[in-house]
Amino acid sequence: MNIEKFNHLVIDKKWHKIWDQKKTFKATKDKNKKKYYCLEMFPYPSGKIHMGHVRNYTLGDVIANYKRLKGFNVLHPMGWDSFGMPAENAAIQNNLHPSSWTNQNIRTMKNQLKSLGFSIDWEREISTCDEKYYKHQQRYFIDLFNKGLVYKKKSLVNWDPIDNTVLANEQVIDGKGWRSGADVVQKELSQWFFKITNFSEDLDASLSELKSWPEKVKLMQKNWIGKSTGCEIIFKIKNSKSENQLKVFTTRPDTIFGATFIAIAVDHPLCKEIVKDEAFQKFKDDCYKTGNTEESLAKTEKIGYKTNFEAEHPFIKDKKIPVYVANFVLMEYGTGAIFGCPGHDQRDLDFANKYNLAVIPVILPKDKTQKEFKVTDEAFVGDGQIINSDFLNGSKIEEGKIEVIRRLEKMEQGRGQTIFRLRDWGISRQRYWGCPIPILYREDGKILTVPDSELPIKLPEDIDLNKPGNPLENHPTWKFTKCPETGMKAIRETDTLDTFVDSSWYFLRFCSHDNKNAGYDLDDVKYWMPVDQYIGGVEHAILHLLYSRFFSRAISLGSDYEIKEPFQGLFTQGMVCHKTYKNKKGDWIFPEDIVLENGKVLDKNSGEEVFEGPSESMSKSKKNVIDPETVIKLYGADSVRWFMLSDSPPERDIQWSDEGISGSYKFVQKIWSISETINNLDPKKKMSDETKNILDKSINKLIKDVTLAIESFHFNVAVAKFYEFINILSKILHDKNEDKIYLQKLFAKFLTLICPFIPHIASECLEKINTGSIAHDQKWPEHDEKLIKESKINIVIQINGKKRAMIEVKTNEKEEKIIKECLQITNVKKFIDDKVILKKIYIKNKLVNFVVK
RNA sequence: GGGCGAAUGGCGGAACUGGUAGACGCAGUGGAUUCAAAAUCCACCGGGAAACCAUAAGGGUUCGAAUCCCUUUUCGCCCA
Repeated sequence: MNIEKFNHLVIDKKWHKIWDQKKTFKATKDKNKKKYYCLEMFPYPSGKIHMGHVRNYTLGDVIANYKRLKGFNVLHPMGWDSFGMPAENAAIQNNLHPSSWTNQNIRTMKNQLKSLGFSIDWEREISTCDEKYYKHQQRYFIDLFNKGLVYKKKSLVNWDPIDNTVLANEQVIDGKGWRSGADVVQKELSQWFFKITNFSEDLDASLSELKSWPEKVKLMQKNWIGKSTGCEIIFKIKNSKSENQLKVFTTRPDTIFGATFIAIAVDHPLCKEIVKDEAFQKFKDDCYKTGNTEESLAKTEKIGYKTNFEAEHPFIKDKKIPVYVANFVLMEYGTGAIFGCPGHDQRDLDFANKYNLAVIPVILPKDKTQKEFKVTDEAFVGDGQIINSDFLNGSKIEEGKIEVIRRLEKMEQGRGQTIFRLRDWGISRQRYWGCPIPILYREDGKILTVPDSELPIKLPEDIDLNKPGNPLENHPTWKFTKCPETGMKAIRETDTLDTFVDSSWYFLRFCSHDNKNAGYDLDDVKYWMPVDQYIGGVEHAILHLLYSRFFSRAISLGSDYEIKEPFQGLFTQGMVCHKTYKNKKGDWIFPEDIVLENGKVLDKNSGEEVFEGPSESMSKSKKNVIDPETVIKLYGADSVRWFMLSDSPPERDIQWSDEGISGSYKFVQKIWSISETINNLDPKKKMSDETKNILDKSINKLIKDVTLAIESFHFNVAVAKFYEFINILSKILHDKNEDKIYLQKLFAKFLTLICPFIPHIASECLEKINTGSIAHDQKWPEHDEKLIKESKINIVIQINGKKRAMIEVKTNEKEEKIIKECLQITNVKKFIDDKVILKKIYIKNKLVNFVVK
């Protein structure tokens, strides 16, 4: 029998057309049906899709398809995060308007995504650079402004003094401007901020409710928000001219009696009194050299500068504490001042040892006596009992904290306080390709929001991006306008919004994509939200997710339906990696330019030898990329999808390899050939009940295993189970067992199960088996536990925990009978022999373990 | 510097709450088919002749540890 190959070039297209015509993936609100909102992070339209996209959307598509087959009303939309800097760069390089460049890319990428057969409702497609989208965003800005969640303040930006322009962090390379090469300086600009810190407490506390988020991501968010509970202590300062008090924040008020120094930040107001001091100036310069990020501080040596100031201990009369300026204290965090307790903080101890400051232990470890406990090089940070601390002696740490705060509050020398590391969100960007901020500066100095009737504030089309500076600022007419109320002259805000704002509510827009009156409709959102499963890269674990959690809260604040947590389930997938290649000169070489000759790796173009490097995440700069479009054309959408799901677990990185993709291709072809074989069987022939039992058991196990694997995101395990089933089925077919009707029914179940993974071939095969049947309209099969049960089972026999033999018995066989049988086995007898059996351990249907001596 | 996580054949990885380690795939070896090759099909595929030994290294808990605990090493991610 000669079976024609599965022709993906024809079949893939055929099904795309059918799905389009039948609107298979259209999502319609239907309150009688249970909804499921499956969303993958929408792409930036950079030109072409890359393997990362393919993996991301394939993972999401498995879930969306699976839930649809399970009977859910699935919303699986797609859109474009289409504002952003690359469009401006491309515009300069190619002399193409950002909007043309962007929309061209969207068209290309949409076609590429469609070629993979994703179950997306394209009718809901949105693009953030579309005024129909950003009009609502401008409204939300105004809404937040009216709610008092927007404000303006001076803030530092990266400034390129040659191009006279503001640079984004990624445009600063080794401290120099990416285009001009000039040394980048920090410049103060007045900019807009969202008061995300108003929500710090809620954003932190609500993390615990996100049951289906990876712990890792929640922890990252928690650390980013950085909640610390403690107290503020006011120290009275001697020898100071202007300031007579110093506010210190601590999370360990219980160690106040161990305080032997105070350290303040170099830019603390108190330092203004000593600026003339030359030694201090030198110290300050040293501090600036090391930088002031948390990371650089952690790495550099802790140094200090002793001032003449002295602080009074709040509880010990006449005790004076020296005040140092230290490089490890940051003005931005807390009050910019700390007290040092060297006994119970490693950093403080290092500092104290360096400057010969006293160490007073105030917490005694449980297993030590006061006499033997000493702190020399290692601070004690564990739990214990408070000592050397007057009224706190004998208390536990937590009791001590409460008591100190109580007394400080009574004395009006402090108060309990919670501080956060989270800063407000700076949203001003001095660029063209972003959402205009709907603000007017009237000539009388008043700042006001644009009235709703004038929205959207559109970007001007005629723009000169080659001129340095902010293009909107430079535009000859755009910013000049009039106050709609008074007719006074006014100037538009020329900053645009951070693109993170665009992506902070797009998941709401999908619910009401065509609503002209509002960004989203309450009724739609009540039905579809929250996103049941959100899938994307871990690189967005902090900012995008945190901003979205904030923005949903902020815009829905005070409405009938507050949206607190937009993403109920979150999954972060790993990256796609590939080997790297370099020639002698160190230039990167594309994998497609590599040939193997006489055991050597050569550059196909130059003939030079090429050296294989480690596998790394695919990136254009290292040229270790594989273009999805090429492999889709060559192997078909299903093979590419299958490869993305095979082998590696979704949360881990996956290695792209030629062998891997051709292996997937072979598997797809094998399904085709099995399907054709079954369809060509003689309908009159029947197979034995024994064979049927094997197949019934296999398919039921497959249903159970695949369902569980999908639910738990172990797609690679599901893939392995499919292989197992196909191996069994193909062996049975190979042995000439024939029963057309039975096998077709069985195989149809298999096709439904595999449809979420490789929908084109599943659809085609199912249609051929059962004319007119659409794979996506099937019901997810349920397994029959009775059919899975084995009648006989292997029991492992261990002696002292080591496997020594194995016997086959009936399932649920009686313990006594098994043990009796065990003792007959030679190898078991050999080990027990002259020894005494101390204990028999029997685990039902699993093992027997004899403990002997 | 701190936080979090990981380590299983030549490779990617399986192993439910501690209970037959290495499922499944890739690579490899042998064979069938073929003039030959590709494709396909069949068999083998951690080490060891075997007893047994093996889940980064060492220790512990347990009748029993890849799985739990401690120490060490290496790698990854985040703070960036």
